[in-house]
Amino acid sequence: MVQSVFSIDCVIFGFDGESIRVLLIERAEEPFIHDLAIPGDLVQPNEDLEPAAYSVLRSLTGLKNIYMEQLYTFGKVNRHPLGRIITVAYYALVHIDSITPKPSSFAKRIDWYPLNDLPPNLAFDHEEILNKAIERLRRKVQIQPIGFELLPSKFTLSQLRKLYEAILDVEMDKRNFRRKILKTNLIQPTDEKQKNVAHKAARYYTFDKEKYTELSARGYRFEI
Amino acid sequence: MVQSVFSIDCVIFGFDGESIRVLLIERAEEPFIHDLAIPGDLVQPNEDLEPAAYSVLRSLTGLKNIYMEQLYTFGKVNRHPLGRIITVAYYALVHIDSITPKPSSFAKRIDWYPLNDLPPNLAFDHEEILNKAIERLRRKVQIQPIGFELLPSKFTLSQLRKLYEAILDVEMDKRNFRRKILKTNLIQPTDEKQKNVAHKAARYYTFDKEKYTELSARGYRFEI
DNA sequence: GCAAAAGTGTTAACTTTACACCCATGT
DNA sequence: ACATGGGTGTAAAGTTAACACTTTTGC
Repeated sequence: MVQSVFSIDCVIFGFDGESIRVLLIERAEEPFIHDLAIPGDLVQPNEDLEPAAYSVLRSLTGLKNIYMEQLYTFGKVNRHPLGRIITVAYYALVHIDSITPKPSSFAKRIDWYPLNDLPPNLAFDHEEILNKAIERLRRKVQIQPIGFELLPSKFTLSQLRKLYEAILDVEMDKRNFRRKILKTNLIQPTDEKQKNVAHKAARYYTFDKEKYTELSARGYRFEI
Repeated sequence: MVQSVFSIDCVIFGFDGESIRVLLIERAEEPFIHDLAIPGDLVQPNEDLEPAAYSVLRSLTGLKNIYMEQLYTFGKVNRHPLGRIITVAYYALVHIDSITPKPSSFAKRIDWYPLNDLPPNLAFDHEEILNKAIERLRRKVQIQPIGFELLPSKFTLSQLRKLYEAILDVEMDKRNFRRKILKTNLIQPTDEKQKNVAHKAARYYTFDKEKYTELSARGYRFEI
């Protein structure tokens, strides 16, 4: 049988309240040693793709139960200098605050980089992968309520709006945004408000995931 | 190095004027001999993924210059009874009339099956692949003008409407559809009309691909 | 002359956009 | 008291949805 090697790579997005950021590692091995790269790993013959991606995620962030979705498969013959390695790329959305990224065997340093100021010269074809992931995030966030995966479970409507503004790179009207997002009934107010802020305290809201799942099954399509 | 085997599969869609159809082969080999399957092939170590998919397409349909896009990668450990074979699935849209599908080494019979009456018991996980392709086609057709890839280069507005109705499984108002699609300015009337039809002859239109490419580059987003 | 699909406008309902002021809180 | 961001309503413009009759053609 014709044999090849394959790997997974996982683009990890977070939101710092201002910008979308992506987690990149400094490679600890050749090839591209010391260059920045999207975290990834080879896949074992007895290992499914998704679990392999989750295990990379967990080793870097310690998190389980993370939103993750397959992005695209990159298979150019010469994309890897050591031979034919096809990579299945995933992207994940995490609450940036619940993570202290820890270096691991394959990652010397690991850090968040804002999308609007990305470092040049990523290893392999990782710039292409990253661009594809950004494009997908932009499209997806408009038709599925995945933005919440980037926020704490309780968030203010301003945080949510700023998240959309950061992803889509547009300005949104405060009142119109509020009306539109509340009209979905997927966002529930809590009794809590911000504390120790030098202005009127904003109310915290939560995303009603169960309601969305149910509506979704009945044909409802989220749109922002 | 850890080795695995790679294949591509290609879901080929056509439109017969009534229904969307998909091209399936009857397998000429074990495993799943005599079962229906999505056409595909193993990928050689020195072969890029897309060309591999195009070559399957060409061997079955004789066509080049076909709309094709990567769909998803299916990699469950046990999806193939003979060992670990990961498959990268593509989907293609063709003008059904310009094809006379010809059997080949791996395809005993080859035929079009309408989406609303698909055969059961496809080989491997091909039902899952096909379902994913249908879902993708449905979504994509609403945000990119790819429907034209399924029609002859000259088509009537009724043909176009019936195409959308078949893909989306909805009824559309003739007048509203006409107004909406013409407002994009991407559809140009020709001087030709239908001949030998037992009713008022409909005008033929063409899709202005260059205009779309140009508008697209300036940020225009098609929507139906 | 009949059957079949083409072609054509208007109105009401709804959605989107633009826009400005007062409120609560910490310093 | 001031600086900061929270919270709120309305009107105009634009979009979508619903709906019926006349025209052309082959038989």
